[in-house]
Amino acid sequence: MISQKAKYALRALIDLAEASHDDPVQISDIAASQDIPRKFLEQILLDLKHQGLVASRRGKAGGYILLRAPEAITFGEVLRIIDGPLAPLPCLSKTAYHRCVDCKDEAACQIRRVFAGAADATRGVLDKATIADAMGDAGRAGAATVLA
Amino acid sequence: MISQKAKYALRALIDLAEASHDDPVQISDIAASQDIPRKFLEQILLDLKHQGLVASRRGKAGGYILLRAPEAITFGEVLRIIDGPLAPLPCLSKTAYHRCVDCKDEAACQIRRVFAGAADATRGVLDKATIADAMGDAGRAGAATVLA
DNA sequence: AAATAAGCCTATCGACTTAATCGACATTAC
DNA sequence: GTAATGTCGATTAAGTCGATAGGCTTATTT
Repeated sequence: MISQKAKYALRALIDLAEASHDDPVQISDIAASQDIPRKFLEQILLDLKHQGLVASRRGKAGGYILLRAPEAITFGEVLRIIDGPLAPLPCLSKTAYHRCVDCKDEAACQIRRVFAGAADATRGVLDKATIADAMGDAGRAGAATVLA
Repeated sequence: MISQKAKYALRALIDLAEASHDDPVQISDIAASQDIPRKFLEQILLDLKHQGLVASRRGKAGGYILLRAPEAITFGEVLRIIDGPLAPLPCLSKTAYHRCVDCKDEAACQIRRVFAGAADATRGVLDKATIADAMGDAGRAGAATVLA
């Protein structure tokens, strides 16, 4: 299960992607239209800013804009920022590898071999699906970036 | 990330599968050979028993046995018992569906469409991989039950 | 320059979950 | 009947999750 925070982050990014690119969108507007607690969204957008996905302007008429094309932001990237590694085991993460605390011999780990397949499958989907895929009206083909 | 408890459960089942099927294996033996806290393993095996994966005998010379062939116990089933639904969103679970709390229109949910692909991919792997796939020595072909 | 409107940032909260432990009880073998 | 074993509920300490609070900084407006 992905966290509520990750859902909020994705929805906020989709919201930003769908907004006119001319001027920044305010936190409160996103919060209102996506029904996200204002202060919580503040933290989320700050995270996304620190990771280079969005930029902000302060002061009156400030707000947020997307820093990249919606096609260039994947679900996988957002989930890693908010929820941490996608991998089912720490020793299978490409982006945040570390040994399982109780692991004696990684190469011989019986569980690891199976989960490696699961990790690849998940990454295959989430690192290909983008904010752009989630935009627009329901019926759109291409939305389901299936497994090839 | 799967829980420590789920890792223990899988390792315990593999241990049981690799033991001689003649007489029951004691909790303490599994705990020792797999390096799992004894009392914690007790709870885990009880869960697995309640779900019909293993059977137990009490009293002296008691212990646990597998109730099914290792080929007939999937990783997915074990994970669902210990960690709950595999699906990334509650509204995508086949075994424990329920609406997201804040969901207005499920069919139109932009996020859901993408995660549906991820859920299928994960299930595709974990509902095919079995305890038998994880048994035996490292090099074994077939261990990687890849995506087809 | 003061007032106001926005984002920035850190701390804190209560509820829940996780990993683990404890202790009393029930059952079986010998 | 005693020792060995599984059963089961309660408890704990630490961590996470979702959310809120409040002061700070920056920019605009008047």
